[in-house]
Amino acid sequence: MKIGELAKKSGLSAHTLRFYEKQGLIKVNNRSESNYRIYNNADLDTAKFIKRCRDMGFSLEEVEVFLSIRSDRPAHICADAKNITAIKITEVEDKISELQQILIALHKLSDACCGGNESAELCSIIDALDNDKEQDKTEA
Amino acid sequence: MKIGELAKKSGLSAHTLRFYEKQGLIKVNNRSESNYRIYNNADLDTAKFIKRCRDMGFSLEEVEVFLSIRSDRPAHICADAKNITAIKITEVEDKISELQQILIALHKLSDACCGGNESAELCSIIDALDNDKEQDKTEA
DNA sequence: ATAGACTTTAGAGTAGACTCTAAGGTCAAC
DNA sequence: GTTGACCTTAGAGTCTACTCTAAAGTCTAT
Ligand SMILES: [Zn+2]
Ligand SMILES: [Zn+2]
Ligand SMILES: [Zn+2]
Ligand SMILES: [Zn+2]
Repeated sequence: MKIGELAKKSGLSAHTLRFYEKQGLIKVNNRSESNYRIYNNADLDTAKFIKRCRDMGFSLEEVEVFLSIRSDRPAHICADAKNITAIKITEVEDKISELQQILIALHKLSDACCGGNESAELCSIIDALDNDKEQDKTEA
Repeated sequence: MKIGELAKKSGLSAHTLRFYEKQGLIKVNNRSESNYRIYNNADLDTAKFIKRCRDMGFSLEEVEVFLSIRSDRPAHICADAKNITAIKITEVEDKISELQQILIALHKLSDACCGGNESAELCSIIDALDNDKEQDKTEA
């Protein structure tokens, strides 16, 4: 199949597939007489593999490691794969915590403000962003 | 005070302060004879204001809006501030949901893998990334 | 044979928010 | 009077992962 078909079947764009190739994630073994990239089902599996990794939040660098494990499993150990996953879990958990802290702060900010058409002269959002003093009052 | 002191007191680097100035977020009114930027306490408050906005996840573009509300409150209404905040809340909530989905998938991936020093020939992480089939089995 | 869809390449552009560089000027202290 | 910390500028570089462009060649169907 040509790149357009691979794109459709893998869910990656042709641009992205060429980009991954340039990055060394995908190798293309076959070219047509007219120099078109020709892919087989194994290439489709690889493309899908990469997409699944990306969808789970792995960086291209991490995907590369997974690909190398996949391409020669006996040369790797389970710990190789699990460590990357564990690190990613920590990263995602940390990011979630950070966002939850932010969310709490945003709600606090939002809840105190009337959000109406009145002048912002007394707006508690601006007040809260403007200084460190506790001011847990809500606009009248 | 000069930029180094403002940096220390605001928690932003001198580079960042100059960058914000170039972006139009900060105006510097005073220069010393030797052309050094001279800041006052109002400038410090503005720098802190920006930092607080950034810490709450607002983009520089959003910070600009907050700054303009702050600089002329009567010309704005509470809704101006609250809308930005509400949108940000939605964004953060969406991002958290997305990360939680990813986290669940990562745990599923991780839990099935022994993570040991054995060959990755049967590694369930690679298996799971490699195809769509359900395979909720754990490595022996 | 001609339109329209597809493919090729190298390389530039995008996003957001910094971060750093080079080459020079200024200032306080010893 | 010199060291060393600080300041100035324009502009380039960083990061990640694409995304797009231009100009050319190829394929399929009518
Ligand atoms: Zn109000
Ligand atoms: Zn308000
Ligand atoms: Zn195992
Ligand atoms: Zn395993």
